[in-house]
Amino acid sequence: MVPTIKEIATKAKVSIATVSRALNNDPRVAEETRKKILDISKQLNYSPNILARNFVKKKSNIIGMILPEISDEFFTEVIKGVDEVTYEKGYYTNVASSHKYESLEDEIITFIRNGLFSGLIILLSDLKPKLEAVLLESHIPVVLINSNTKIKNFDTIAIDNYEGSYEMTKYLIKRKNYSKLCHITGPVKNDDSFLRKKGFIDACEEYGVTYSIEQGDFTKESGYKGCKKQLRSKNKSQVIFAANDMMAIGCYDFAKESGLKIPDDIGIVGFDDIFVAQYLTPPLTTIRVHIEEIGKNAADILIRRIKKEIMPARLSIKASSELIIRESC
Amino acid sequence: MVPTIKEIATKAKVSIATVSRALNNDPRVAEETRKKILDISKQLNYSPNILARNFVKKKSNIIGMILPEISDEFFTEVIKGVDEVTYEKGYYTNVASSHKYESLEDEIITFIRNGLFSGLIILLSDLKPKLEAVLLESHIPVVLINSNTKIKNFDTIAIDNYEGSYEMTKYLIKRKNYSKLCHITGPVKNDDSFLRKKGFIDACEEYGVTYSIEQGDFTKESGYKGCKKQLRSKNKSQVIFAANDMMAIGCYDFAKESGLKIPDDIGIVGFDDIFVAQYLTPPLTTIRVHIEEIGKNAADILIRRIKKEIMPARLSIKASSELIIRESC
DNA sequence: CTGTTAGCGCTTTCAG
DNA sequence: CTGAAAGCGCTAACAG
Repeated sequence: MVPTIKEIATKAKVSIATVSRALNNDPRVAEETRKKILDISKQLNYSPNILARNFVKKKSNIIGMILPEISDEFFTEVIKGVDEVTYEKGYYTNVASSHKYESLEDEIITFIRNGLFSGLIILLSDLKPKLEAVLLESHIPVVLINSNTKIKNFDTIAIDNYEGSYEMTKYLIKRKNYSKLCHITGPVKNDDSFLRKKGFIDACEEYGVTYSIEQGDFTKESGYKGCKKQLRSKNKSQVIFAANDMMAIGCYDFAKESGLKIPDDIGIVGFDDIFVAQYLTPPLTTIRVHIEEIGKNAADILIRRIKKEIMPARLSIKASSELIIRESC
Repeated sequence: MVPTIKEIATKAKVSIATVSRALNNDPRVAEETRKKILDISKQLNYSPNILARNFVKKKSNIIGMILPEISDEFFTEVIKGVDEVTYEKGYYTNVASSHKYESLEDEIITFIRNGLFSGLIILLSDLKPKLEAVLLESHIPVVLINSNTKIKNFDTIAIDNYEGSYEMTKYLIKRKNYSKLCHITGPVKNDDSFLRKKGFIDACEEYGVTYSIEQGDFTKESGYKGCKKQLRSKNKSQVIFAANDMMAIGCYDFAKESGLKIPDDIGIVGFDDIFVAQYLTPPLTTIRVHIEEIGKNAADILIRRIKKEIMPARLSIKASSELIIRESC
């Protein structure tokens, strides 16, 4: 039989209220009483019934985390970061992918209505008005992992997309002396894509070089296609900056297939620094994002919101990125 | 104000018990009454308070998943598999890494005592007696993702280690005509390592070839060292079978460094088929394990245990593996 | 088929 | 500082 505060109360000859107070570090309990209660509960090997506590407090110690359907190493890292801080602070981390059979909005509605989560961390490629409305209505703390600077109503943790992309482009132009560059973008309606593209374009225009844009969607295949299209056009670029490493891999595939040497015939760079990047031949020059930071920050902010700590109305944090120079350009 | 069954009861002019029954599909409710209740609850936009329900039922709809501290793509896949089936069945998936500051046993004890989880999926490299005792004592359903065939008290989902390793070794000997092979093992006290090693040895002995063993620990560095040691010994092998791809990468590193051509000077194969395997130069021959199956099976079995469905006392399922032939041997 | 009632374990007024 | 008591929303006997 699992011990309850009632038993402790009996043994300690006090009321359950006092036990509850002692256990919750309520200051208005005599030191002596507290000590006795703590002793007994230790002796009884007591641990509070979280289910009961959550119920009466009308809130859980569980944080929900909603990931996009696709899985990749990015998410493991984020989860790890989140888990590390939640665990430390006595919260649990619940993960769910957005599932194919439901729209993200519906799924999140289900989540919220269930009342199981006291806060939500959502990885989002873009925030649609409907979802925003749902979230706002819910009145539970939400942290978004997303890079759109226009988000006004939520705390956001973002990747340093623009800066990273700008840095990379500048590096290609100033250090590597490329004057004809091409950028293969991520999907339309994706805030990361948008900013990476913008960083690229701004740098190109600032330094007055020729550039072109191919539309991609973050998949390897789209990288392959973009590369193909670009290299067969009459205005061939000297270097391709893919908006993520996966598309850069697609470019490698095409280059290899057409007997083009990297970086001599064509330079290729990416963004993300996924694990495989360093093992490509040649190793890929790319931008590394400090992912675990993202998870940690998200969890930290969320928990502080849950605890209603005093803090600015809306936080917007950027995880730093770093140029990783290897041999692909 | 969030509606409760009480409100529904008032509006429907029935008791809360009837509402509860109707909502829980209890057959002893008149069709007409049920319809009325369902209508009203829809109209009120009612959704049950999970916290209350869990509390009164003394069990949650949450499954805990405990992962090793290290993170890699394996886990994302497993999580995905688990989440897919739990979500479908109305359960939530809680993930936690084993945290550095606590022993795995203590952490699991905390988890269990909290009473938040109605079942546990644990990824384990080996099952220590202390942990086994803790788990047994808890009386909550547990599914282990581990390959030790000697585990008697829990359902287990395993990787097809022995068979995969045996297959690979046989392939090296019979198809590739290697007669001097080397195996770099994973860590001692790791059930996967043990079985992979055993599969290798058994095949070598069965076909009467010369073989040697180097001790590794699944890290890239240990693969590098093992390869170095092996290739500098007087009894050089013709091919190295690393117990995982990461160590195979270490071997590649050493081979490249010493100017050895793969596969002409030395063959190298791995186990796991991690994403990068296909992008190594040359692409790595390895064993692919169907990871998502593992997660799905684990969740499926666990939920059936939670629901106390009738099923065999102890299930032991193996995820299948598959030889992926590329160009590294 | 439906209603009444007890109670889950805990927190939190309200009194004292 | 401590106790009594109410009540969170729901389920599950039990009675009818």
